[in-house]
Amino acid sequence: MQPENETNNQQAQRSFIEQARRAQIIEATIDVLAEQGQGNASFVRIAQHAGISPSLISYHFKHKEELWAEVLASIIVARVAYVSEHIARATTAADKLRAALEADLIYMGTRPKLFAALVEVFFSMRNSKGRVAHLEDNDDDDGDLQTLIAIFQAGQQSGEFGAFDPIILAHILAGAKDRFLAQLLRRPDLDLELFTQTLVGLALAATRKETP
Amino acid sequence: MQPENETNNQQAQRSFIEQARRAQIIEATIDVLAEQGQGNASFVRIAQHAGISPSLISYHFKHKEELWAEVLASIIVARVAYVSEHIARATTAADKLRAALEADLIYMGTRPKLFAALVEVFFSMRNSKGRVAHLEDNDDDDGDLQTLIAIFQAGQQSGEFGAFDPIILAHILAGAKDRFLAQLLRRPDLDLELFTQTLVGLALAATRKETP
Amino acid sequence: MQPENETNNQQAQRSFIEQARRAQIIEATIDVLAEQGQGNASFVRIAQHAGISPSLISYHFKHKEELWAEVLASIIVARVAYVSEHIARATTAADKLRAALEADLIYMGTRPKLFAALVEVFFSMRNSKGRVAHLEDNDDDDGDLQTLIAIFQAGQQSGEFGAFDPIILAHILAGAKDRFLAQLLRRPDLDLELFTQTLVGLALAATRKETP
Amino acid sequence: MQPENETNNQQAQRSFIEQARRAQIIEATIDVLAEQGQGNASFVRIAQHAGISPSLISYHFKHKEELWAEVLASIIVARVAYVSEHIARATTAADKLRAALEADLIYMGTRPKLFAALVEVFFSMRNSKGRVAHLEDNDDDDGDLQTLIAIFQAGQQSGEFGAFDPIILAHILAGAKDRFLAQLLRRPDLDLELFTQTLVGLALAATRKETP
DNA sequence: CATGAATGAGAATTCATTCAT
DNA sequence: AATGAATGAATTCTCATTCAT
Repeated sequence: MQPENETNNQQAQRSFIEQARRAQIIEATIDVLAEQGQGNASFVRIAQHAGISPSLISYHFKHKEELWAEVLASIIVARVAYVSEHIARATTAADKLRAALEADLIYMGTRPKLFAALVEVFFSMRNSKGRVAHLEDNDDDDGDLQTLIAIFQAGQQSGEFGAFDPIILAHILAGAKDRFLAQLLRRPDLDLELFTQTLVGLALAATRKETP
Repeated sequence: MQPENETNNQQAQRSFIEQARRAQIIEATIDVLAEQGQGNASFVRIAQHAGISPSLISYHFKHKEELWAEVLASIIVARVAYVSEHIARATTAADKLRAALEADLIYMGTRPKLFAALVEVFFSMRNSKGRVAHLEDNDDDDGDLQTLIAIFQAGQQSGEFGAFDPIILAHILAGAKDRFLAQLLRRPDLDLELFTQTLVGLALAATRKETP
Repeated sequence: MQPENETNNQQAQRSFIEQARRAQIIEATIDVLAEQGQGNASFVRIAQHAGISPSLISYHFKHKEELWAEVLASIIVARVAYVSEHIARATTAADKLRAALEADLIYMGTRPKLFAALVEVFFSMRNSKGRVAHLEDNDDDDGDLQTLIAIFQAGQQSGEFGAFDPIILAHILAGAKDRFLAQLLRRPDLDLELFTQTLVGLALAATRKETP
Repeated sequence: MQPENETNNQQAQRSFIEQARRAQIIEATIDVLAEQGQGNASFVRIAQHAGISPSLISYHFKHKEELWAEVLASIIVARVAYVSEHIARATTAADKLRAALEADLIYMGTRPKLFAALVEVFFSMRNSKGRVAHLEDNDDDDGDLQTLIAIFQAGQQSGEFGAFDPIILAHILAGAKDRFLAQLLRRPDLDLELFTQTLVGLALAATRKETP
């Protein structure tokens, strides 16, 4: 009776109307998460926001976890797509690095709902043992981190970047970025542009080849 | 009758046994938060972990919020105390900066339970509007951030540091630090020492007066 | 999703099955109130009596107060309707007075469950200050009293009744009536008919124009 | 360890301090009942009001029911004593009747706390089967009623009163009285004196020997 | 005599989820 | 495809009561 919700199914198997409903529900979930926090993001609340019945959510998503996993995925996919496109347009490693930071900050910084929802769902996706479910075994959780690491490694291999630990610098930049975005949610008056340029400057300085 | 739980009461009014119980409950709460996440940190779970009856928690803490506020406070107080002490021992601004970063990373990095619980409780202390209740109106939520900003400003006034935006750099460093600590929870193999030295190096470079 | 329980909604919006359930729950509540008292009228008890799950009560009634308000309303409405109809059939003020007393005593006196429940719920609908919540500011709480007062005033204006304080006499008659009904709960052997005629006689005597 | 609380014990067996404590607790209970209603009259609330520990209440009263029975008794005993004394001073049946009504209305009408508590405890004293516990098997509950009936019967036997059903008239008068007292709690502006004289007049008229 | 500590029972209410329609 | 009805599990919290001190 329920549609096949297995995540490994081809999406093409879903009917048009089902795809639309899922998207609608995901969007409503994001709104509720951003506005009311994960503690208040019950099916009833989400359904009210979407103007549908709560049982319809269960109908389209087998478990609550599935819904949240898809919310997470939908946000991350869009984020990564946006950033990737900008990176692809750049040629040098330094330009790619700048593009990665700028694109992400402008994308997420101007979509506070997305970032808020991301944070909310991230901190409530626990499996039965209490650990973050979706991200247990792989690094894909942080496309962000991986993207930066890839740029660093490429830049180092091509000789454009100097010597530094790519993983650690990636953590530093990604952490700085996310923390600022989080702060921006509560203090919209913070200067996103200035922060971006400062962070880019710092990143370029840290990756630059020492020229004695 | 329940004991007086007013937060503005002198703590001395609490009996020895009550203090011990409260401490025990707070510790059990931290464990459960770190191991099972805030979504699973019910009174029943916490009580089981502590080997007591759930109603005993209600007996000592008027509301769940009171318990969580005390958990948050107990962690933050210890963290700030540890870091402050190390900062106080340093003399120059650069040394203070190094001390702040090193002390915090070593303290929290070696106490993953504390950091995990901190994050968990932080994200579930929401008021009706979904914002963190306890910290609504002030910046004290992030003693961390304020500490760094103070060091920067002092260093700039004394002429030891160069020109940069203290707030933005503080965000960068604090963000990097917290992100790495969070990552460390899932990947205990990450190199805390290397990260610390890298971050310190980067911080010193960013604050150093340009000497052409 | 829970059904719309707003009291100002059109009742027609409720589905047939919902109306039936609400009625069933209200009836079960009346039974439990009458048999076990308000102190024992928990959702579990009521649900057991109705053969349903306790959460179904919460599903149909948002709060306990809503349930009790509807119990109260359902009893009062039926009581007033019955009495009003009988009053309307009478023409003179004296006949209306007789009708009011007789109708109410026969209606409530032969429905001890209703009267018992009425009393129970009445004494447990207290707001935070301990006063009956629903009826705080108006006199409508006692349709009973108002009905009598209206009859008295009409009779006095038309010159059919003599001079007396309508409010005080209304209190006397209503009080006598209710006290006897209450006593009847515990002593079903009391003579309802005799009491009714005695009270009517006394009422007529007290309202009659003195004819020296 | 606990004192003998058996109700059939001679009161003389209780130590002075115990008697004092019991009185203090009963008084506090009356206050809480009158001010907050029986639904809020928990041991904690009562103890707070009395400035003692809740467990002390359990220490002096074996069960909650015992406390409430004593509250009820203490109020009723005082009420009956006051009224009886006034009745005793009167000589004729008519005077006794007047004294009974006047004394009770003035005593209870000027002690709203007592009457409120009386009503509250009366409606929450249920035994396991839900019936009023203390009053199950006897008529002593209503000293009030019995007093009036006794006066009526004496007056009829002496030929001073006419023919009427003593029980029914007693119900009428007692009911009127109690209802007015109850109303007085919410509307202190009601005219107690006028009501008293009206009720007395009505009572005298109803008991008077018909003189054709 | 008095209390603080502790508990188990029970309270209303919310929640994700199922299922017949 | 969608929903209303229904439920059992789980939640925080209050309560009367016990007991060692």
